[in-house]
Amino acid sequence: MNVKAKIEKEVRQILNRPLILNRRFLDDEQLIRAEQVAVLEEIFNANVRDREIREISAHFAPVLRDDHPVHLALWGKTGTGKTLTTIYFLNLLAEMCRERGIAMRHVQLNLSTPQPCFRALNDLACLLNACKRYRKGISLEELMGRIEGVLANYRGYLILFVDEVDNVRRDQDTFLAFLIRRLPQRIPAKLILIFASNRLNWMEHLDPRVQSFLKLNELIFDPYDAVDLQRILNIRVEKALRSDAVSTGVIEKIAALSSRDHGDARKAVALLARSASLAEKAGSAITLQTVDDAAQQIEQDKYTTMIRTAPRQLQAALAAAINASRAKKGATASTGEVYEAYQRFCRRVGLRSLAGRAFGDLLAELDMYAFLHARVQSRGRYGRTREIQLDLPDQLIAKIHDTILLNFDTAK
DNA sequence: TGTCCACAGGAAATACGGGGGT
DNA sequence: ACCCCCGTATTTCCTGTGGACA
Repeated sequence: MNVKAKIEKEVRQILNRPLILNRRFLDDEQLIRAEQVAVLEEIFNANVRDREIREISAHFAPVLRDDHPVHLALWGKTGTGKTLTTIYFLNLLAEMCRERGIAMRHVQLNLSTPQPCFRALNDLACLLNACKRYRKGISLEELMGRIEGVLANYRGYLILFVDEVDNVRRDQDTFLAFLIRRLPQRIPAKLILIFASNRLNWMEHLDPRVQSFLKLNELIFDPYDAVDLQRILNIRVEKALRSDAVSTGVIEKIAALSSRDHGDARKAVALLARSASLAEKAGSAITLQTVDDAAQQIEQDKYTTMIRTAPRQLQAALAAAINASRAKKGATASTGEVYEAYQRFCRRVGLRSLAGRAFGDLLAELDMYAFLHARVQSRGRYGRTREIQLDLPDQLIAKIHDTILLNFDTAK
């Protein structure tokens, strides 16, 4: 049988027993906003994030009475639903305001990646249709002016949701001082700011003058517990998978694993997705064993993706450690040996090798990320050195090694 | 008991690179 | 286009160290 026929057969087999009916519901990135909201609605209906929703509602209730609530800060780790809950609520609030004829606008400024004050302000200006996107050539002052300009005649509520505030680098104070002190004084709108952050102490190193000016309520999003996660997962299973795809106890297991490790809903759904695709490949339902396998795969993927995106020197150091450790057949290698392996590796792939001192720091870093163990050991007359030992499954080490080599090959 | 190995790891010097101002 | 400044990466230099060995 030739390759093409094999592939066709394989594909047909998978199509014949689709376990995953709607893959998109296993990956939030692929859902359009309306679908996200629909999923969310079901989650909230299942009483998940009930306390948070109630508190946000209480905070914003004055809007409907034409009062002016203070600002709001949301704390919580990633995947605890800060963003989605807020967006969902704001949409709802907008609707209620429309029904009552209250002027209300809301804008979400998403700072998902670290960026300077300029970019953040520029993004905000774009969202408000104040100007186009600039790379530079326009002063911060000018940008602020434009923003104030478009808002000059708007007298209703303006709710500004700044997601992941701590991503504003460098002159964070300038950015916040503008939002907190200057903007409210210069525009007639009733400005309400919502800050979301995953660092509890975010505000502590902030210009005290801005801090003292900032009056706000705080709301903490706790990590999801196992019960919440079960509800969330069940909704996904219903939407994405064939009804008999999941054996008993699987959802409970995924929820238990996830709540124990992180309480992050997105990661829990990712584990479900991985389990589903494994099961589909095997042509069976998702079993407890499948979940274990999927969890292990995800765990291993963490290592390979981390090393793939790591600086090249770090990759070279790890490759050297692997080579040296293989040469020693299981016994621990010393710093000097690994350093020699490292220099050989660098010569082979044409990378400038670092001095010994810097290389030592690389090893320390690899140790921190748990790619290897390096403990300082004195061998008496034979000096002091770190004993370097790889403590990952052989198969994973091989995978990491391949990844690094591939990285160096394709780079040229 | 003293010596000395083979590094660890701190401090200071220096190179690099990007951004901002003129 | 040019320079300056500053934060970061890397190098250079240095002192310290536990224990095997004589």
